[in-house]
Amino acid sequence: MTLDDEIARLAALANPHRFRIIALLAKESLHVSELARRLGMSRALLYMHLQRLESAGYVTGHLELSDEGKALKFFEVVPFAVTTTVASIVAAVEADTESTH
Amino acid sequence: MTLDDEIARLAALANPHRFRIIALLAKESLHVSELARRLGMSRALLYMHLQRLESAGYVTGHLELSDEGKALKFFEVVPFAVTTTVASIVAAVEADTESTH
DNA sequence: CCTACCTGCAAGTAGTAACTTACACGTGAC
DNA sequence: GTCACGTGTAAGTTACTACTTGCAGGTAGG
Repeated sequence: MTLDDEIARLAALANPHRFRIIALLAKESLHVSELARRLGMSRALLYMHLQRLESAGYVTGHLELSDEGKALKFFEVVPFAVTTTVASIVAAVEADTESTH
Repeated sequence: MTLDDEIARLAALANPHRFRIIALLAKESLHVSELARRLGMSRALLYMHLQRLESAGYVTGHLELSDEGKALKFFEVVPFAVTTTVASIVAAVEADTESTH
């Protein structure tokens, strides 16, 4: 885990909308439009947050065909536990200063 | 721990400068100007980062009088371990929706 | 006096994350 | 055809964080 990755993972979590997205998806896998309805936010905005969460590895999305033939994009959480300590920060910074020497 | 607090704590960590500040202070307590010199950043900018870290509870600062009578503001890290999991997020969001019901 | 340190803050700018609006496209039902 | 559902993206605005510059104040020493 590089310094940038660790920071990106923390930054991806640090947002109330994204907290609510994860909390909802933790209980059931939902498709984008349904998720937007439950959260009361625009689909376009939700997309942005889902992308951030997905690229940080907290959720994954996949297309699914409904009975009516509609393509639905379902998202689900990837179980995780992010721990940051003084020691992990020291290690990340040192690894970074080594590599860029 | 409220939802906002938890997010503030995560956001306060999610920054490369602040990672370096913590990594430096983990080894020795330093005063602001010395810290700025070691990090190669302006004192004013460092101040802003220190304030964010202090209000999130990761570091503490106190004035100290040097032998030459100069007032130096020393900072040191408050040992911490921040863990965020799917369960902790669900709990935080539920506690929040309860309180604001 | 001037220089060399230090703390502390305020005002302005730059850069980025968040958010809105609007569009293109595709399916099934009326 | 049109309506109601869905995905996906691009362009523009707002709001916030990060950052710079500059100044005020203090102490010690030449």
